[in-house]
Amino acid sequence: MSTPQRSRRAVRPSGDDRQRAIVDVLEELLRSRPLAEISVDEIAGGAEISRSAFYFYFASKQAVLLELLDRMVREVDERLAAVPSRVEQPREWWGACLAVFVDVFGAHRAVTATLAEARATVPELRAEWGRRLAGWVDLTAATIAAEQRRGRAGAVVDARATSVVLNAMNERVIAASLTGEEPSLPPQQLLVVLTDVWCSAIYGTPRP
Amino acid sequence: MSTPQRSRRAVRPSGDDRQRAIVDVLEELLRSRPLAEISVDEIAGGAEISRSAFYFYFASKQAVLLELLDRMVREVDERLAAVPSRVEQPREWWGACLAVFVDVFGAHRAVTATLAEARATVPELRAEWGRRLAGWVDLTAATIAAEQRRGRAGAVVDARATSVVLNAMNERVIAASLTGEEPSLPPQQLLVVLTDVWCSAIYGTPRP
DNA sequence: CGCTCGGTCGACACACCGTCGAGAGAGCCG
DNA sequence: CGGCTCTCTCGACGGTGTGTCGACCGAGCG
Repeated sequence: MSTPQRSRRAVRPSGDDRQRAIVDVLEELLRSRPLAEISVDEIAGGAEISRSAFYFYFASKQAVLLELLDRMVREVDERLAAVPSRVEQPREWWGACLAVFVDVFGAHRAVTATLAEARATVPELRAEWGRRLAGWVDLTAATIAAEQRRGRAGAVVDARATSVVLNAMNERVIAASLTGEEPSLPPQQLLVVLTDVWCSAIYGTPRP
Repeated sequence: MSTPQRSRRAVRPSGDDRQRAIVDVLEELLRSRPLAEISVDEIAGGAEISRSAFYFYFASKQAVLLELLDRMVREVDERLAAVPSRVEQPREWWGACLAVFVDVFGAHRAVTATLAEARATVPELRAEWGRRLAGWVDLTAATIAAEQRRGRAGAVVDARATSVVLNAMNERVIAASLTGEEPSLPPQQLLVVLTDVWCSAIYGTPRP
């Protein structure tokens, strides 16, 4: 809960490896069970250090999670930047962007799932995720607005509000699918359906 | 984690009140902080019994949550049944149904928020919620299919898949809005935007 | 040589959890 | 009325996990 200020900058050569090891071990452990069922003991054991040594690197296991989140988000942003900019086929373009989320979240399903669990208890996590999500929401809203100005998307809908809703939908749907919760979609169906809903919401007519 | 079989049926007069009190107290406490930060001590204290007395009624604080979830879900189902059946204005009808979710989840925002937190750690909760959600998903899918047969909705989209995605969206979006997370919609805007997205997805053309 | 300083460790105090066995009190039965 | 049962309550115990603290070790540097 407190501030995790000791590490990061102060860390020297071999310590850097340890820090990385801790983060890796946690992601590995999260593949098998939720954060609440993983003790600091186990993480430290996996990284081959003592429990108290763990606290030299991180203030808590939640702090490690923050690092894990950062890794994943950075990966998304990199791959998002690599999407060929603005093909003249909107559906393909949105699909390509959505594929990035499906792929990266899928590759880090442990982190994705833990996010929902820990968000409630870890303010820093909630804030950090909010910041990153806000970035994508802005991007989406800007693109929608551009499509509206171009006349391809109807001007009826509020670009920003729609963007918020669609991004939130992604998060939940992907997490549910990846963890195999009961009413959820098989991963291969995911991309198609998400693209359908996004395009409908953006280009479709909301008033039948 | 174990089976909560002792109470429910075995409980007699005054004990029933206590049980109710426990559930009420937890919902009240959840308004101020997440489940993980609430101890059994506090719940028991709030209900004016000792900690061990608590364990006579419930196997754990998670078990209480299950009761809380049940209450809320039942309320949704009741109000859903009261929605005037099938007006000939689809948008109004979907809006009325969505309003039920927004209202009831809003009235029990503590429970809604805790769901996401505890789902990861409490299998019973995940299962129970999944069952209830599946009910709504079925209902939605059936209605979409009916609209397709009637020719009002395009037959392009997979009714069931769309239904899963839309219902998942609701859950996340409403929770985010009610707990005031950073990128989220103000509650009063919620209903309109959700209705837009639902109607677009169901009646709109997903291929621009 | 001795000092600092990054890194490690064992031990401690604390909080919470779940359980157990020992009752208290109300109600029915003979 | 006296005893029995059955619901409900409590204090205490053992266990697990957490976060912190002070001592220590070894490498590099003046």
